[in-house]
Amino acid sequence: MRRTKPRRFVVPANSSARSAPRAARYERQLPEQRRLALIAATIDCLKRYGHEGLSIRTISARAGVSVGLINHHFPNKDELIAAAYRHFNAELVAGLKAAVARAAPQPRQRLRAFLQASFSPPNLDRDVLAAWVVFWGMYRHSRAIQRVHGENYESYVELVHGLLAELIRDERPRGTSVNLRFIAMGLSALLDGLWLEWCLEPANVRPAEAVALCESWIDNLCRGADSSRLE
Amino acid sequence: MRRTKPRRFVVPANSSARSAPRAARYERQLPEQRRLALIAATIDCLKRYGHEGLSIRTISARAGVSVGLINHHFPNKDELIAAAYRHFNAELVAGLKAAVARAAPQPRQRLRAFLQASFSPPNLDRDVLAAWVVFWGMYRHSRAIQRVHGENYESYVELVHGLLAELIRDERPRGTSVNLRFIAMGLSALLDGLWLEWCLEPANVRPAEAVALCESWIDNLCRGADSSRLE
DNA sequence: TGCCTTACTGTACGATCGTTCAACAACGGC
DNA sequence: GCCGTTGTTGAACGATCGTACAGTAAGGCA
Repeated sequence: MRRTKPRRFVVPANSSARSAPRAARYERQLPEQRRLALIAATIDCLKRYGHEGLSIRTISARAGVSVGLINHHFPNKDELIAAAYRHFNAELVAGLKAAVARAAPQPRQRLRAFLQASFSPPNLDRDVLAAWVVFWGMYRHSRAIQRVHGENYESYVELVHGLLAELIRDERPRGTSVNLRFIAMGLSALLDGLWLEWCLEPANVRPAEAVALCESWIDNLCRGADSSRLE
Repeated sequence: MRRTKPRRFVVPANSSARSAPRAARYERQLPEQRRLALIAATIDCLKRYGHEGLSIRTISARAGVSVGLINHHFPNKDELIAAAYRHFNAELVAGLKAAVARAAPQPRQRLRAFLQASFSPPNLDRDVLAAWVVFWGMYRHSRAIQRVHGENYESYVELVHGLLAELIRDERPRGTSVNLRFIAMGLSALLDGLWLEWCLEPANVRPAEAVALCESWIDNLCRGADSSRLE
């Protein structure tokens, strides 16, 4: 709601302050740069303080700007958070894709690189995973978060699908078939679950063990031990 | 901080109101009953409105009591939420154990009952899972939540361990061995991950498929297809 | 019946929330 | 040097937060 009361009288700057050569009080930035800085500050606050760090004042303080600036670059707080979620998602997928691209060309090596990247810094960070959980917690009740989730989760699923398809084409015995959708669903679920468990109690899950668990699971399914019930 | 201003003059009830036979304005409850009702209201608000439903006013309104009553039964909001988390956890484990107890005595049937209970109401409810995610989101920064998590997660892990141990004793070929800790970790991770995926996008995961995925995974490991790398 | 304990109410407080907007000022173009 | 554009500030708003506590009244007991 708009303010209705008149503003108080504003005392003008005195002449001495006006005549002295003043240092610049702030630096103007291009809108795109400032937006990125605000998004970075949002993610940083989320990692540090969890859900309670997502206040306009906390974020603007961390970004080193005034409280009013956020609403100059974003229509409201939800849109800022959604933008932060988009950035967060995009960075994750980009990092994983880069790790895969650096790996040897064999499907197995590429998949291993993907798994190892998933279970090593910067992804395997309690702060990062805490941020994920906060985003998930908003998913149900925030249209903006839902929209971004839909946009970016696609690309993650595609990545997992592609890696598994390569592997199956390479290693699967001729004449047998698997249900790729199920395997991909299971792998991403296993990944998420292990992530989550490590986040809640890091002592329970060692990263190398998590990778081994995932690989073992894929091995079993690819060898076709029993995927009939999954068709 | 304590209030310093004096309270306003309180108008006494007029004589007609005092002399008329008044209906009881509220019903006194035993502390334990009231505590349970407040905990139930807290969980209900959490399911309905997510993190934003966890305000004293929202909870007390749903419980049908005044704002002040919560602090009469709980020292502060965090302790109420921790108590709700404890109740939530306990109900989950109790429900799962009851489902297992109702099943046929064969380890395989008992495990299947456990899985099916995990992926059917009341556990497989988007609201329930949304509540979990909110609790997880608080884990990092709330001592009370950490404490309760430690208390109750134990019993969940023990349940999974026990069911798997039965199954392995029954079905595992003689002379082979598996690492129970790994299998239990993987199973609970797979469960959590599938839960989470169903919560975020129910269309992607059908409950029966989730159960089948878990069973297939256990089958493979129990058959000892390859658990050497997990030792 | 009157009394006492205590579950309970409801207002007030101070803090903090997201948002608004008049004023300020940095900086490119002239 | 001046001007116009616009990125930026910061105080103030109204709402809402968790908590405190003076006061009310329900219900058991003598």
